[in-house]
Amino acid sequence: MTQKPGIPKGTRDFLPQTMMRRNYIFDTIREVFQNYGYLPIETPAMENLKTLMGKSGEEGDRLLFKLLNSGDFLKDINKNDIDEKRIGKVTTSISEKGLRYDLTVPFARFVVQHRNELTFPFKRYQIQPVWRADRPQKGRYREFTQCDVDVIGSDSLLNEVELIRMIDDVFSKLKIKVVIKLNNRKILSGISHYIGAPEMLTDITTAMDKLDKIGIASVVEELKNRGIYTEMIDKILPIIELKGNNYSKLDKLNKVIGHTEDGSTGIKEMKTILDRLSSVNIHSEIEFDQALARGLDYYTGTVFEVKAKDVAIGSVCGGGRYDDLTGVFGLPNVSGVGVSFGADRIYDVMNESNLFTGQLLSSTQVLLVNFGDKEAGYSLKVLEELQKNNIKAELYPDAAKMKKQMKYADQKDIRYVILLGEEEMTSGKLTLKDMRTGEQSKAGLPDIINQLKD
RNA sequence: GUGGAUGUAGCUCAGGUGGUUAGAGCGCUGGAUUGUGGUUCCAGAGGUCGUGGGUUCAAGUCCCAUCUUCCACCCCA
Repeated sequence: MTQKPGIPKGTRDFLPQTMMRRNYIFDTIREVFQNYGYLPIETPAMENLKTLMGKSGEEGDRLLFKLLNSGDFLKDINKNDIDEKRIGKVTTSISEKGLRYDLTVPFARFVVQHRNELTFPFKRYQIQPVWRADRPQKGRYREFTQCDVDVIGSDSLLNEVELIRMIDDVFSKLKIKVVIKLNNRKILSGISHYIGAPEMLTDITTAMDKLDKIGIASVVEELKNRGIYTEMIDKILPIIELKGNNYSKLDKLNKVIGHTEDGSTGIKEMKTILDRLSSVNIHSEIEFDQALARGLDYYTGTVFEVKAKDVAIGSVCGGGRYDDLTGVFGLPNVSGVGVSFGADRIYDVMNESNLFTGQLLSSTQVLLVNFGDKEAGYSLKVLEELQKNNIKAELYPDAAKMKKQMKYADQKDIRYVILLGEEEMTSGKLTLKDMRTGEQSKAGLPDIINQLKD
């Protein structure tokens, strides 16, 4: 009885060609991170559920993958809890570990746990997979890789500016056109105070955020459904419909919510960031968007969201400032800010926009054809010499038909083939064939090495 | 988590109203060309029709369930 091969919903295998391209993305991002002085760390795929729960909002908790305890996991279970279907209680007694949902929460845990070994402000980057029990769609996977950069232990807005410059750098290098959207949670808080319903902050922002998608009438409808009074909605509407460039939007907004404490500091912070950005060279479009909310509960200041302009796929990068994520782990008053690049979506965008170019295909430069036992022995020495000179080379392992070996080189997109048969062994001159032009010539090994090095 | 579509060869897809041995293109294997790929010609292999039930003399086709992928919502990278 054989079984059909398969993998869990929302997960994927990556074939060599895809990996070459993914690695190109990772290399580009890593290079930028290091260029700005960030250092790598890694944390385990699984964390204690206590660490993960309650950090990213209710939605986040629902999307957590939980791991069944090892051994007799039914040991501590309460029968009544099962009978009465208290899912939460049963879950906590049979599962104490889960797969991480993002890299920010594990990072906060990491910082507190290693605070005495770190130098602050601590700048780190982390490129690892995360897991979410979401329903998969295009650009939405259950296992995907995030590339996080964060700086923790500094509340300077220069960090925000630096992150925006890095975002701009990464997407410029990858040739993806993006718009970088910015907002500040304090502005949103100011708005909710201004209309007199601070506790409705989340409801207001999620409704506002939909303006582009569903239009103004539906937003009003949604606000009503969420229990916001008509007179409040009348106050919000002008804010939602604010138009103009970044500064004029902020000025108009300041007239309305500038008297609130949060609103005023939020607007000041936003202006400072825009001022600083104007003195550096940024290629991407920067847009202050008063409706940008972002669901992650721990954000308290600036929030970022980056969208690809040519492909509709959700955000390719997002993040924000969190003032007290380390507090729950026992290290209060440490502010951090960071963003996360979604490698998988970046791949999808590049793929759809045909931004991957040929040189990413093959790694091997030259293939040695295997003519048989005697010749393979000689070829092995040639192979060693080529590799010693940093020429990526491989010897075909079997003395298969030459046609088959040539075809192998062709399909792996290997540029050169060396023919080394009896004739070449006696003369010491190897036959080098250029698969692209079809031309072939005879030369000694040192000459060939020189030619391949260029 | 809610609603809606989808699934036939490795890939992309044909297969009116149920009816014999389920097809094509590409790919794959072999040969024409015993030391030459990519082009051409010839031949061949490969499918429990996603899976499990049911209706029927008969199911790729109808019904139910389930899984996958995709779309919208939700949320987000």
